[in-house]
Amino acid sequence: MGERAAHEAARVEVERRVAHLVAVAKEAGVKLTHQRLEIFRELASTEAHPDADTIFRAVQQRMPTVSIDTVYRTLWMLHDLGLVTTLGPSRHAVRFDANLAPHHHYVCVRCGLVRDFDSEALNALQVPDKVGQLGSIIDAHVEVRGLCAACQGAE
Amino acid sequence: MGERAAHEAARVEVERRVAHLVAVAKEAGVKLTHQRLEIFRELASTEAHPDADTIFRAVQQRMPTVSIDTVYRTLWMLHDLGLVTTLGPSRHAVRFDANLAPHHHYVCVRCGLVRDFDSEALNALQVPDKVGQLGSIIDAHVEVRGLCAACQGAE
DNA sequence: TCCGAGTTGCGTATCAGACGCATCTAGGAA
DNA sequence: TTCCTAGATGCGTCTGATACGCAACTCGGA
Repeated sequence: MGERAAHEAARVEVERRVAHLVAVAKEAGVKLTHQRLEIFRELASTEAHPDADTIFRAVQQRMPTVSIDTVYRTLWMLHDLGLVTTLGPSRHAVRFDANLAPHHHYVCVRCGLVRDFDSEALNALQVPDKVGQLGSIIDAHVEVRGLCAACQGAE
Repeated sequence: MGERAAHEAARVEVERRVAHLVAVAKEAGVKLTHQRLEIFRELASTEAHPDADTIFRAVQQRMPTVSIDTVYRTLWMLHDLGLVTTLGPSRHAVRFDANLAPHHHYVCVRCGLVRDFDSEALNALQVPDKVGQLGSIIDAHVEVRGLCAACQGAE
């Protein structure tokens, strides 16, 4: 896939996600404000799993009056609607993810960069039965940790 | 393995980890204060991946004068010495782990509970080659997300 | 036993995230 | 198209987690 085609595919995917948001929001009876659209579009356009503050700064470029509050509230609303997921076990300093398809993560232990990767083989991995005793299972994914190329260069 | 035998095995494992700390600390030339020993022992005795504040409260029971500061400083020092690892991509609200052996995590999406589980099969999983382009690979583990038994009961 | 580099705990600063409330607006009703 | 109100926004403020400077303290080698 060429540079141009990849870019086009990404654009189409963003629009698909936005359309899904529009449908789900209508269904749930929540209003589609400009702020919400911009916040979701920002998140849906990246694979970098930004935190709330990063999204805030990006949206602020196009919409100088947004407040960080609205970003937080919108992200958790999107989460409650099932439109985004979160990374990490904590509710503090959470990172968000608008990619609902099965996928896996590469995490840089130094700078915190996170990138998605796909793998049919890993999607099919079998969780041991005993894990079911701990609670229900929503999903399972692989987390690969390492030092990203940029941090290796900075060593 | 019986209740009693399991308890004994856990105690031996904690002592093994403490002995490792003593050796590494001497090698690195850092002092082994009572605070550091208690903090490490607390972390080495649990599989619950506590955050700094949880460790602080536990250590405080036995040592009322410890400060939360010392807990933070000690945890990151242990991390720098390679004696503990962290969960999650962020440096904020991090959770710590003194189990250096390969293992996997079950994470409750509601309450943040984390439990370890082992699996020979999952330890052996193959990461796709393309991931190597993102950076070096330190380790890979599976993260299973779900609703833990306690939270299911509270629904 | 003594001494100094390293460590601790306190006070305080900073930053992420959340909440109350007055103001504003999306979007259905007329 | 205009009107109206439930729901959303943004500001000021609060809380809670984490970090830092510094004076007092302590580990561990001489």
